[in-house]
Amino acid sequence: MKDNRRTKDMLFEQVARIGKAACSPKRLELIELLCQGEKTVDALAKEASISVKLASAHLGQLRAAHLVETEKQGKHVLYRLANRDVAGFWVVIRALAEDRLVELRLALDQLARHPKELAPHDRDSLVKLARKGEVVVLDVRPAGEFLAAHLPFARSIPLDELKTRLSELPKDKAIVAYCRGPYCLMARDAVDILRKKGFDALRLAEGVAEWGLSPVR
Amino acid sequence: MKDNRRTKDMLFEQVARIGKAACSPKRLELIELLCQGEKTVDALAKEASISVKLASAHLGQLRAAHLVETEKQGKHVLYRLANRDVAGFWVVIRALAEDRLVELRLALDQLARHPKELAPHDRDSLVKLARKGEVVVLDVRPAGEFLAAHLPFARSIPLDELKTRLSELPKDKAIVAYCRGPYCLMARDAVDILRKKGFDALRLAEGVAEWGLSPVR
DNA sequence: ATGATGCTCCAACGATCATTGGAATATTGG
DNA sequence: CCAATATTCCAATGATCGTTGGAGCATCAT
Repeated sequence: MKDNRRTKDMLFEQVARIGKAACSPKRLELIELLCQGEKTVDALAKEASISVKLASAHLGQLRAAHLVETEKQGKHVLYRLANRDVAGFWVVIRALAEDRLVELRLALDQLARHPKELAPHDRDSLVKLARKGEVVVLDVRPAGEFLAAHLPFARSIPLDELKTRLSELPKDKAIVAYCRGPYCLMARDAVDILRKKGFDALRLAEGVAEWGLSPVR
Repeated sequence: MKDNRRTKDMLFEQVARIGKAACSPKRLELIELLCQGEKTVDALAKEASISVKLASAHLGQLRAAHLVETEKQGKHVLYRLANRDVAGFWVVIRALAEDRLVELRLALDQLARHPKELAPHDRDSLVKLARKGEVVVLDVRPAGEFLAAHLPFARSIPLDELKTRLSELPKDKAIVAYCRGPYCLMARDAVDILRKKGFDALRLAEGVAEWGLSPVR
């Protein structure tokens, strides 16, 4: 009967393994990056601004928690989320954090207000507009992530190519830029650039993680 | 532009506060207990088999993450979940853990198989049966938790009173026992007892956390 | 008041964790 | 085979965390 204690402890300990994976900011950032599609270790390291060794260590822990999988491909090791549910978990924990932590809500509000205007909050209505050609949906993430998954009718211009490819965009239509999600600031920067050049640009607050497209192969 | 790094770090750090709250087995257990309704510190400590001081420390951290609220009531301090979403988070992280961690799945399978038979996996069909009086739904949690929230048509007999109150139960109907959830072993023990006495007892794998009844006041 | 109860704060210990440097391994291209 | 690249392994560092003991504070019963 008091063997129950040990069993219970074991059960909660197992769940805590997932919690432990989610208790480091860097690991969370890696998860968000992997929501965009599979990536190599040093791509991840570069995007998260950490050393390759540290990234490898963090990724190792995520793998130990079975949240990510690896596949060796030549010289590289590709990491990807083990499961679409992992992306779902990231969305849930982020939503809870935004709900509970005032600091976070304030920071996000400020980010949203800075480049003025938010965008249509809902994916489907945006796609509908894009289908009719009434808006241009612009994916400003790196080309590889666009390739792995993107919104229907979206056009890809990675942020760092944006300035040199402005001629591809129309000035008479609204342009809705999106990136990885609200914690990724690329769409915000893109809107800044476009506005300065006279485009009618908006930012979509959501990102790829939100509408589990098909980030995993 | 490289001020983005600092902003991003800050955003992920905030979310990690929630992760940190969820990275200790004991804190997770406290969350599950609080899914059952508000409780005092030493009730929580007793049920989680830890010292009052340790419970207080853990609860303090949960409060710092704004996942729980406190209310002083005379000599006691009542803790409760800040929000129904916190219970939802517990369900999600548990589901992810069960999905990803083989060890956990095996342990749960074994628990379910031990007292043989699982029960109707779905709440609504069970309630329908209970309404028609075809089964007896038995809540074996402590009386206070029953009072805070319970399934419609459920009857309350706390586990430690079960043996002395067997006469209240019919032998000609199926009895479905439930408790806090799959990590709480009270329903399993109750089924063991009932079976030995010749009752037709089943165990409902789900618990109160799953169907966010109204655990918060 | 006095003592008892319920809880929290503070300080300390050991355990665990993030991070870094150095070496080791595996693969590719010459 | 050698050099270069990509990644992991191992050991060592300092930081953080869980846990416990002791003291402090509020509340209640007497």
